[in-house]
This record gives sequence, structure tokens and C-alpha cells, in this order.
Amino acid sequence: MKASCFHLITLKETPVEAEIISHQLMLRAGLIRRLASGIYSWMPLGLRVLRKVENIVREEMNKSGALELLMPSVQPAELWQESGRWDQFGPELLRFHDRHQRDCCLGPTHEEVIADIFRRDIKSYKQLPVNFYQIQTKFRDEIRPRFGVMRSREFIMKDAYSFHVNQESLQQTYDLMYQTYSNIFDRFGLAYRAVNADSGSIGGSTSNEFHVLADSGEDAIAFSDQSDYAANVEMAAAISPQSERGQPEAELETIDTPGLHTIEDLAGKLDIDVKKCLKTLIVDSDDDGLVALVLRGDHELNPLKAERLPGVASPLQMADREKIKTILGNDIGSLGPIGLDIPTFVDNSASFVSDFICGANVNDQHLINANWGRDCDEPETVDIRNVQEGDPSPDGQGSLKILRGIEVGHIFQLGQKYSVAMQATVLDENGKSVATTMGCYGIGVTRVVAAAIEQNNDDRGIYWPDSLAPFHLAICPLNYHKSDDVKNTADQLYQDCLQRGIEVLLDDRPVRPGVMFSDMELIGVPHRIVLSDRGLKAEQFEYKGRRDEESQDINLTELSEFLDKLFN
RNA sequence: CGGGGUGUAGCGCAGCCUGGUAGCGCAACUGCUUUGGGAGCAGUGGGUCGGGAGUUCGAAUCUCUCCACCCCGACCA
Repeated sequence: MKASCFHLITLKETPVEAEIISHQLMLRAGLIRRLASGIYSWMPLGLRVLRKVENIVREEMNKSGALELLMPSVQPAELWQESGRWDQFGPELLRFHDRHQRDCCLGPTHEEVIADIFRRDIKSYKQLPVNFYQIQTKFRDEIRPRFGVMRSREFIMKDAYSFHVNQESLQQTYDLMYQTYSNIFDRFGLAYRAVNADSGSIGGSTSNEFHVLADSGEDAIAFSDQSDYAANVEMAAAISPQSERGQPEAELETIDTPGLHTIEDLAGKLDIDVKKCLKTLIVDSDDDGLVALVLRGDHELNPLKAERLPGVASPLQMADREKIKTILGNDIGSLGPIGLDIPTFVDNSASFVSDFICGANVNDQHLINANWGRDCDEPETVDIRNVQEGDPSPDGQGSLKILRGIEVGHIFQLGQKYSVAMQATVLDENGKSVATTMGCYGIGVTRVVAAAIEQNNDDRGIYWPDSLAPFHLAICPLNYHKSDDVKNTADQLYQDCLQRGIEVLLDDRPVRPGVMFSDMELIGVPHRIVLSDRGLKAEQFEYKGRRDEESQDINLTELSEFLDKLFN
């Protein structure tokens, strides 16, 4: 490709709408253009990257034996009513009707459609297992789309759905998909981690997420420093480093704490360790009342764990302040587990604290030297906190480290949730009709592009891994339009590269060298060759890798050999 | 959904308080010079000032209203 014929449009200044680095660079490098909130066009340069991602996914999925198909984005309401999700799905599902007033939606995912295809075509266990996939546009009407294509409303996803006659068969395909995903992310050339995960609203039991590691990632993932344990922080079981409670050493006292509402205020003012403070969170119960959750001062509540507790409203809802005042008689900020007359759950770690400080359930008063068992009943202990760096690994090996990641892949064992609802059945070897067992496997194709940038950028712009780069090699001829020597050499090199199948961008624009260099660095071309009169006189060309500190001068006679080495 | 903010040339912004010819930088176009790190000079084009209504002799500016977009929040216990 010649730069003069390519739609290469770069910005020096960062558009204000972009907050995170990948979004900024995607706009500056001209990969995408925004059309509406959360809706983007993929420009020629961006599309080249997107296709790289798609092709790697497609090749590896095909290799695994999965079959590609393509389902519609517009789907009839009937299917969604059948699965029950027409009502379950909130406003995220974009609904509309056609000219005949038939209800339709834009597909946020395709379980219903694939189940419908399945039940029409597949009648026998002999046709199983089978794994269908597509690379297709999804629409989810997010409350707040942000971060460019990282969380957009319209996006491209690879979604696969497998069907089985039993759990063993599902497990085999699930394991195969796990391996296939690992192969895919290896080929992307990105640092990633597979973790145990919550299956969320999709349903089902076992699930794993694949995260591209990046400090700016929205998810925290916990992994052991000594084993292969890795889980989303939402999922990781919290184990207290402490295993028993100390003996009470002091008498219970009530102290006045006017104006001290937060744990930080309290610990700071009284000069005590936040770990000695307990915080009491009040959430709605499932019968319009309240439930108290008690945590150590330095710990964070894990909402997913909490909403699974008996009697707690799901989804978890922090209680309204007025309601707390009405039922408990005092304000938040002075609450504590002692003498609290509502169902109370205490986090394991909090139950190990002795001589603790907590709210006195009287405004502007706290209790000090409080103790479980002595000053109130022994607590009902549960795991409701997020793990922290340094906690013991749940598998008993090593301790946990925390990294941030961007979720780009997720695989689930769905079981029979959809097949029962949609009557997707087959005849088994006994001639009996059984609901098929399903798995589903997603990769956020457009998100992979953003995640790759989020992980691979510097102050000059993007640096693509070779596998995702829109072009592999940039040829920058200096004085191309004045020097016949430079022009001829550059043209010849360009033709040579094309014949070798190298994806090459010849910068034949009549611009100054600095413009070429900064553009090629911004768009992230991994390799660059500079040709100049000065170099040619010395019978040399210059090479620089995108991440190299220094360029190197190489004899022209070695050019062919050099290209062989670089691109084979 | 709640709160905050912003809409002026393709991009980044000033002008608004105190109403009176719509500006600056980048980008684009033309010409000359320059040619190893986002060049210099000279010139050119490009705007229903987000939409509508109102006040006024006169509105980018004041008032009302609608729309769009951005950010924050849903953990003070």
C-alpha cells in the first residue's frame, strides 16, 4: 500500500471525548470515527487490525472443529418470549417493531436463535457434539457507553455455541475451547490470563474469563504466586491470614465520637489500626426489611458474594438512609453489630478481631474493646469480602497477587437452561428425548483491538504485536519526490516486499521526514526502513524496530537477507 | 436513573459576565523556500455560534425550552 493512496489521517491533538489511552490513540491514529454515543465506524486502518483479530479467531476456531455460520442481528420477539428473556432483559435489549407492528429486537447475544436452529435441524445424539460459531455485530444498549470501542453499544463478537448429549461431552468441548482460546491469545501476542469467573446473567455453572493484562483494566484478577490458581476478584474465595481470635483484653467502653463517621476518620482520630475497626453495611433484605453485613475496616464488600446470602435482596441494594433511620433509630456512621436487632452476617476476617471498635448504634458514639461472644452472640460468619493482595491462595498454595485486566473472552457451561426453555431436544441412544446440554464461548473482537493498544503503547503512540499490526513494514524514503536514486530504490524495495507477501506501507507522501516518522510511530507499524540520499551514498539503509531505542545502518547488499530474517 | 459539565470551522479552544462587523492555533487549499523528527513566509477557502421560541432597534452573548454529548455516582456504615 502506498500512503498517498491510503486514507491516512492522523491528529496531533487528542480529542477531548477520549479518556483512556486506547481510545485517544484510536482516534488520533484514525482507526475509528464516532458516529453516535457508543457507535463507531471502523476506518480502513482500523479495519485492517480488526480483520487480523477476526482471522486469527476464525482459523483457530476452525482448527478446533467448530463450524462458522452467520445469524441475523434483527430477531423476532417470539423467540425471546419463549426463553423468558424478553421480560428478564432490561433496557439493554434494544426493542422496536417493524411495519406490521411485530416486536423485534437487535440481538445482544444469540442463544435463542442458535437454539431455534438446533431444534429444527438436529434430532439425534448421533449428530452431536456440534459447535457453531459466528463473528457478528451485537447491540447492547448500555446505560453509559464509554472508553470508545472498549464498551460500545454496537460491537463485534465471536460467539460460539456447543451442543451435547451429556455433561461429559460438554466438558470435553469446554476443555477444547479453553485450549483454543489460549492458542488464540498466544497468537495475538498479548499478555493475558485465564481466570475462574462468575457466570453472571448468562446463567450456567462453570465459567472462565480471559483477560488481557493492563493497568487500566476495569477488572481485578487474583492469582497465586505459587500455583496456577487465578480468579476474578469477584469470585476468589477470601481466606483470612489469621486463623483464630485473640482473647479479650479490655473492658467494653462507650466513647463519644462526634463528627466521626468514616473508618478513616475514626482510625485516624483515635490513632488505631483500621484492622481493629469493624464497619457495618446495611442492605435491603428480600422481604422489605434490612440485613447487616459486618466487615473489617480495611476490607471491601463483594456484592456478588453478599447477594447470595439467604434473605439478602438480589441484586444487592444498599439500604436507603431514611429507611435505616426509621428502622434502626440512628444514622449510618454510628452503626455496629452489638445490640443490632436485624439479621447480621459477619465476614470471616471480621470475626477474628478481638477488642474491636464499632458503632454503638447511637448517633455520634462508638464502642471500643468490643468482643464477639462476650459482648454479643458469636457471629454467623460468611465470606463476603473481596480478596486482597497477600491473602492466602484459596487452593492452599502461596499467597495472592492482584493484577488488573480487560475481559476479552468468556467461556461458559450453560447446561440445559436454554435447551429446556426452548425445547431443544434430541433422541438419545435409548430413543428417549433429552434436552441438549449447551456451552457458549465469546470473544469481544472489537474490544481485543482496544485492549491490545491499552497494553502496548508509549508516548509516541501504538506499538502493535506483529500478528495484529495493520502493516508490518513502513518504508520511509526521504526526498522521494526530488531524488531519483531514493525513489528508484524505494519503489524497488516496495515491489520486492509485495512479492514476498510482506504487508508494507510505502510513505510516498511529499512530507518532511518528521511527519513520516511520527505518523508511522503513532499508527504503530512494528518495523521501519528509512532510505535517504545520504544512506544510499554509503550503500546503506536504516532499520528501526518500533520499540528499539536506536536505529541501525545496514549494507544494502544485505537487504534481501535482512528481510528474510525479519519476516520468516 | 441521580448529580455535575459542555455544545462557536474537520480537531483543540477564546469571545458570553458588561448585547453592536465571529476570532485564534492546528488541519485543508495555492505559491515560493525548506528536506533526518509533527518546517518558514505569503495568500485562500470553510460558520444557520446545537435546535426552537422569547426579550430587544439589534442576540454567540440575556430568558425559557428542547436536543446532543462528556464526566461522576449507586460502599460515609
